Amino acid sequence: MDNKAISQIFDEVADILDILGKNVFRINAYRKAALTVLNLPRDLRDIVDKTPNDLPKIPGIGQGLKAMIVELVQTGHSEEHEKLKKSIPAGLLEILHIRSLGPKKVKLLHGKLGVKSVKELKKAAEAGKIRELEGMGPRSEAVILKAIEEYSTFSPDRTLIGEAKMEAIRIIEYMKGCKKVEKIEYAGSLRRAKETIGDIDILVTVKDPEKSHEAVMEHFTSYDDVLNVIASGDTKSTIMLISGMHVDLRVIDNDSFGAAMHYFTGSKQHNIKIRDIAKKKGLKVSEYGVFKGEKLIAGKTEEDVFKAVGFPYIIPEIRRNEGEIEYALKNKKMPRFVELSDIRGDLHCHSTYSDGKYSVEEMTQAMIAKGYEYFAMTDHSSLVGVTGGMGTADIKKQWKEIDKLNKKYDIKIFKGSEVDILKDGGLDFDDEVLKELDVVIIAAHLYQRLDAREQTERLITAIENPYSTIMAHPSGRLINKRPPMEYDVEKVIDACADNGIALEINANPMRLDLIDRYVKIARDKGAKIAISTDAHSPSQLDYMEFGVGIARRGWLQKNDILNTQPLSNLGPKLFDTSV
DNA sequence: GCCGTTTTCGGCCCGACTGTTTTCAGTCG
Repeated sequence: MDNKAISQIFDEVADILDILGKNVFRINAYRKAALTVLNLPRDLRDIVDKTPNDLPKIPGIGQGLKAMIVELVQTGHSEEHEKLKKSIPAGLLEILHIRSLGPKKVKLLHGKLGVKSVKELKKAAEAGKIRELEGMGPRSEAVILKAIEEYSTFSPDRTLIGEAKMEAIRIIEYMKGCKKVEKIEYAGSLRRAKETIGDIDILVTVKDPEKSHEAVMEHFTSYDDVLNVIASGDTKSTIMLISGMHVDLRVIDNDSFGAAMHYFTGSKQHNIKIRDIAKKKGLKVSEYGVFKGEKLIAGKTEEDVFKAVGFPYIIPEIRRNEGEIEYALKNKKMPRFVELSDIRGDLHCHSTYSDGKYSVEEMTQAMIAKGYEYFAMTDHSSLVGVTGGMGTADIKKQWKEIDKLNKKYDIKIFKGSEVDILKDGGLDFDDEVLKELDVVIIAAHLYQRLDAREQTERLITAIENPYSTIMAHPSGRLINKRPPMEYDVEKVIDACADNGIALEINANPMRLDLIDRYVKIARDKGAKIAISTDAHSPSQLDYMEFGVGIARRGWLQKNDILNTQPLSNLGPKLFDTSV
């Protein structure tokens, strides 16, 4: 049972306790623990195995949850959880996922109408039985039917950040068409650069606040892609787009804009912690500002808000209550984290020599347009048939082309390849080729389902190959599609650090791999990171911003990263000088 | 269930919107 499975059980326990109407704070303790466990950098199996007494040192895990974690790891189930599960029909947990229905209403529907599943809920709504219940009416019935339809139409997967960002930009551009709109920004998990986004939060200030709210909301709910207006008030509206995404728009007073940005950027756990600390100082923090008694003492900018509560500015990407608050209090100052403008080159891309759609020269021109000093041309080796990879003759032909382009253009092109890792950890080119390459990106595309021990050995063998340079998309996952490979991540990171192999943050929104929580571990262990787009076309070079977002989430600074270095630090071959 | 330079007990972030109600409970973020 891994961290994710344990997290899901904690969430389920919370859901059941919620429906049973148990103590809200006990429920929240389970929910908080679920989040903590999910984002924990270390594997709970490992902790239980080696240092179980460390468990209560994890914030939000006490003696009770420690016992439950140990039980789950050692036996694969928890008696408490099993007992709770038996206390309510399984279908009620699914009903909880229907919008507008929470624990109280689920309990009511089950108690009064005997509803035990989404199917029965739909039947009851269609038969007009729900309107007869206390606190419900015809409107509630209609909302439930609509929500059931949404639930069955849209997959519960969160949207990839790439898609969400495009959607947000389109809506922001559209909203700028409303003359009443002054400032407009997105907040939420999109601003925190999370790999997947639940819904889009947009904040605006308006000219002439007394009478502009209505016009702004009207403009918002009239957006082309609206499937459904879920809520529409003076200061807050929610729409559902045809894509299934929810978008919230909030109208904020100028004096509260920073407080609102902070509040709606989250994360929720970060906010709760900040409010808690403020409270102990006799302050109150809300989306309207920081208050001392009735008096507003900060709110215009996020910096003001942090300062009023005694903090330096904390960048959105690390606001997760995973140590940033303690760090800020202790050091009074935050590091300068890497920024998109620090990137000087891209070390992973493809051309028509494998599965790219553009020639080496076209990719070169695109890299120049990005303002880069250098890039690595890294087409696939031949193992993965579908990518149309290069054999020895192909790559030698490509080298000649690169030599010409290196003379023609004012950019350094490194000769490279994304070389497949064979089943035994060997590489898919002969040494004769490998020794000529400036950049050897080792990549596991096949044999992803080996057992953890075998996979760990295989990867480490490849990492120890003297010609290896960078380990591509280390987990191999595709978000919402394919789970990560199973192997001992810490051992693999150690091997990379020991052998001077950089770990890639693959910036493609479908991958975003190395996963953010391992980025920090890699840095702590002294491994270098390369942020690469793996672009198969010029437009995909824009993915770099998402990779930088993950790097920031992993607390990386400029010098933790290979491709922030000037060419002069990299040498003719990538690792000729240490960076 | 967790937590403690105000506490080992008594707290636990804060507010908008909706649909039902004549003042509020439930849901959501």
